[in-house]
Amino acid sequence: MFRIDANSDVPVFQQIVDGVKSAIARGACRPGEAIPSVRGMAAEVLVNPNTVAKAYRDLEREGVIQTQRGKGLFVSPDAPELCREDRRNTVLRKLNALIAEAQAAGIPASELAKAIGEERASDHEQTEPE
Amino acid sequence: MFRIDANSDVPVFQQIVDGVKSAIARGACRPGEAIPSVRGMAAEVLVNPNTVAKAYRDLEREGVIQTQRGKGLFVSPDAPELCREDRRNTVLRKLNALIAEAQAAGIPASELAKAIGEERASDHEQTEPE
DNA sequence: TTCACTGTACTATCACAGTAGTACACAAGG
DNA sequence: CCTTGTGTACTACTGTGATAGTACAGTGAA
Repeated sequence: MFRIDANSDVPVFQQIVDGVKSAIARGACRPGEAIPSVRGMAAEVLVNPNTVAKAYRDLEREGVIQTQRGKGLFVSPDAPELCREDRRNTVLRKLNALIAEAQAAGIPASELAKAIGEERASDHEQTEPE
Repeated sequence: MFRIDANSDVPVFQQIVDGVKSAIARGACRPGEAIPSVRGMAAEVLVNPNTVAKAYRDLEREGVIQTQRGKGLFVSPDAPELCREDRRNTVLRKLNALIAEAQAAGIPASELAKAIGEERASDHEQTEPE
């Protein structure tokens, strides 16, 4: 479903939350589908089941998944919309922070835009003519 | 020189390091100039002197400042170049991570570029003819 | 010298996040 | 009933960040 970076400064449980949200946002997981169990996911990404449980607890609190004790966890009906909105807000918020950081260091926003253009042109095959 | 955000998830000592680097990168502090003393900076940003000392220790290890026991701390001759390079790398690294995160969520890079354009056009008066 | 400033070093304490281990509670099937 | 799977709750350990206090060492001026 996604990869965990143990060297990242982002907590593992947060990476799981973001990974599930992204999977739902891009349509890889559909409403009603079951997601891996706490222990299954823990074995898959090689972390403690409690860490996964914490991530799932967050996801349920946000209404992304619904848990059924003894049965499993399922993607809630309105999860796709929730996740698309959430991912978009998160990315834009980080982008604004990055623009401010660049400005404080005297780096013009135009350089950021240029860097994005180069990213898209090089390794990735985004192929969006626009 | 800069502001400390106590609510940020970025450690205070790291904010001090980044703040000093940014100030040097954008030319607000020039080589040979003294930067606020450990106790002076601590009083200015309302943190413990030990926290400032830790930040300054990092800055000296990176060669950004030079300390003279009993006299104070001074911006090293090659600090501007170091800091410009450092800030640029930091921002670009974060930008690449953000592009990857957006892609995982199904958000095209073109939307990021568009958001930057809107940022520049709206509140900020960048006024850099380029 | 004395004093006031500077940076440095060290220990101790506290709070918090992250993780791990263990045990318990519910559901389904043999 | 028992077993196996599920999610949940609880405690404990660890590392990091921040603070506080104290003490020491170098510089420069009165």
